[in-house]
Amino acid sequence: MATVSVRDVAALAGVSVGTVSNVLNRPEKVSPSSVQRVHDAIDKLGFVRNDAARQLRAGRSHSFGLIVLDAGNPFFTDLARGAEDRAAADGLSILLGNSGNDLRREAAYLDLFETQRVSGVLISPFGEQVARLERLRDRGIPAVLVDRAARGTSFSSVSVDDVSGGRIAAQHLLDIGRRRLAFVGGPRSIRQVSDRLFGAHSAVEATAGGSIEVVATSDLTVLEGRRAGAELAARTPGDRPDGIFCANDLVAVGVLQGLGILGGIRVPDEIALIGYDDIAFAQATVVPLSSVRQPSGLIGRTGLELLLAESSDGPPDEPQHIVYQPELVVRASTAV
Amino acid sequence: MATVSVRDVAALAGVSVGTVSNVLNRPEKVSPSSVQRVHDAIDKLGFVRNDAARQLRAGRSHSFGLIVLDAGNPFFTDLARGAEDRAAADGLSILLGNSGNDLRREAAYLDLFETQRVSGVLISPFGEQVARLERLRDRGIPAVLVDRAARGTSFSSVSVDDVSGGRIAAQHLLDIGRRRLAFVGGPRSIRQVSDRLFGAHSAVEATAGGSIEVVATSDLTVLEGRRAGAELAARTPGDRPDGIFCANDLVAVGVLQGLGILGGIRVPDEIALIGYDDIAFAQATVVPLSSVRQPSGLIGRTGLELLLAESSDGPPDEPQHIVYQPELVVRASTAV
DNA sequence: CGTTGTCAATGAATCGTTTCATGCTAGTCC
DNA sequence: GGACTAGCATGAAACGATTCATTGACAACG
Repeated sequence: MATVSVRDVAALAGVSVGTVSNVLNRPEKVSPSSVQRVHDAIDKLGFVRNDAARQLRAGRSHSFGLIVLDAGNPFFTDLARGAEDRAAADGLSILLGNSGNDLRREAAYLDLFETQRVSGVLISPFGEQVARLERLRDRGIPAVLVDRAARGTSFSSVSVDDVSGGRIAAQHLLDIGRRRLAFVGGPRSIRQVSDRLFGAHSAVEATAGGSIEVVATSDLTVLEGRRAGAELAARTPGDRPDGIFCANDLVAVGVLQGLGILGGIRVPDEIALIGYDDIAFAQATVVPLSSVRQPSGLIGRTGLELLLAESSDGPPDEPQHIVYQPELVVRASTAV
Repeated sequence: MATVSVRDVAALAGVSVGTVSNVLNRPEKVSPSSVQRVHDAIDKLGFVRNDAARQLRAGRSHSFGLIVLDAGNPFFTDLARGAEDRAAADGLSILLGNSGNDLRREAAYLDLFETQRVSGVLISPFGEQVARLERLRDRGIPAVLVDRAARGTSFSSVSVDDVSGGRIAAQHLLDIGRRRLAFVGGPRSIRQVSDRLFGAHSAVEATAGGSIEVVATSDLTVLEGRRAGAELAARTPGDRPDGIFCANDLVAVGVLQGLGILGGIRVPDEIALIGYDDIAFAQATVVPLSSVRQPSGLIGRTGLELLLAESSDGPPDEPQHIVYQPELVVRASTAV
């Protein structure tokens, strides 16, 4: 159980500890023969760097913290993956925290990251943590917000344009000739919902003969979607929309069930249907769902890059707000 | 940006650094008045413990590593949550790694955990990491395998009895009076698949008049399930099973689509259907799916407890293999 | 030949916390 | 009053990697 340190490696290789450290960190500064001997010694002893000592000396860790709202959500797992891959490219790592929409957990992760002296925090904030994040920044730990345009704060952010996504979805329905649209989703207090609806509105308003009604749901679940779908199916054919845009894919799956199974309405012939988020399930419904995809991995990668920049150059004069455009994914539910 | 250390706290509180440390770690050894003054100083200076220094001194970190096969899978997010909550109860934390069925990533996380000197590793192994884990154990880092009964290795494990789960599912179909069963799933090379099938077999064999046929799929996806469902629906009524057990919920969702929408067969009246895993979607299908639920959180919690024990008492003489029983969840798809 | 510069290697000092042997004080007991 | 004890407090040493001022060797140059 004897723990192997640079000291032991140095002794075996017949060099000083300083040289061992140089081999580890700037091998180009060391003569090839020393490099060789040090490596041999490392292999022989099975030396593994002690990160704690490294961090202590460096004053900060080689990790970044990432707090996501829901680790089960593919959007966030992809985002995390993007950030991780970017970090790994520089030999850095990510500490992943799942706040699960819980203020206490979110705060606990920030505490943890602070005691760990991470090099930066990437967060999709649930609570109002701006004050807390400012304190971290005062201590030299930068933060970048993801999945939320943080205009008005002094933090940089990386997000997706939900307004644009809503417009893209509605425009697609209009492009395939539908004019009487419906938006299914709610509550509007969720920013994503209101943004997507707003975008849809703007597309419809720009189109002659276009109209859009809102069918509110109490949350974004399959069940609520089904209820809304059944409600629409029960209308007389003339009163029904011919294109439906749902606030997310779960709702769309429900609407599809409500229309098709319960109401006997054919998708996309009678009503075209499009969701949002492009969850894995969207491809696997009876009629595969069209959807709007967010560049989740890219968001994570970019967020990490902003952090890297801030952690080496210090805080920027002006926070950057990077907004990505979502992408339309066409499947059978809107195929004409 | 001045970094605040115990030294500063001690100076402000008018005590020694040793006393500050004692307040932090064994307040009962310190006089109430000192405790008070130290806490005041901590608050005033905004002191935050430096974990790196703590770890360095302690020789090990206050974290455990957890490697899961698929961070998006609710089974693993629940498992992680269980482990985290248990760790948090002792003021410890979890470093979560998502191997995503990738050997390189799995190995990279083990490297990371080793340099971080975690107190233990909880892993749902993808590759054959036994040798690697033994090396870690030699260095004083215990490991426990989750979601895999590790008999034959010297490591403890926590898993779920898939044979029993298969039996429970099939028995349930038999209990509601079905006799001509079908098992849909594959390939059998996946241990979960063969175990569940084996369990189902054993239930059927113990029942007079019971039979079970296997409808193989090439993987466990909705698409394959739908194909299998359509195939069964195309048979003459007398040739069809009256109860179907699917290797997982995705397949079951597909079968439901194949039978119902494409074949016009009523579930559960003509054919009862049960899946496995109880994914969130199982409740949201047109006919809510019965399923078999695994105690994921409990697995994580128990795994962490084994680790805690091993990390304080040293390796046990005999590895422990804890096997939990899955639980039947009855919904409309088998309601009689 | 003496000076200068380059390249390697050295090893003591450092990061911040915890531990532990030691010291001090006040109280208790005989 | 002296001998102990219990209760607190002290502060130097230790953990292991990195840094940096310094040394040494050697070549190039005038």
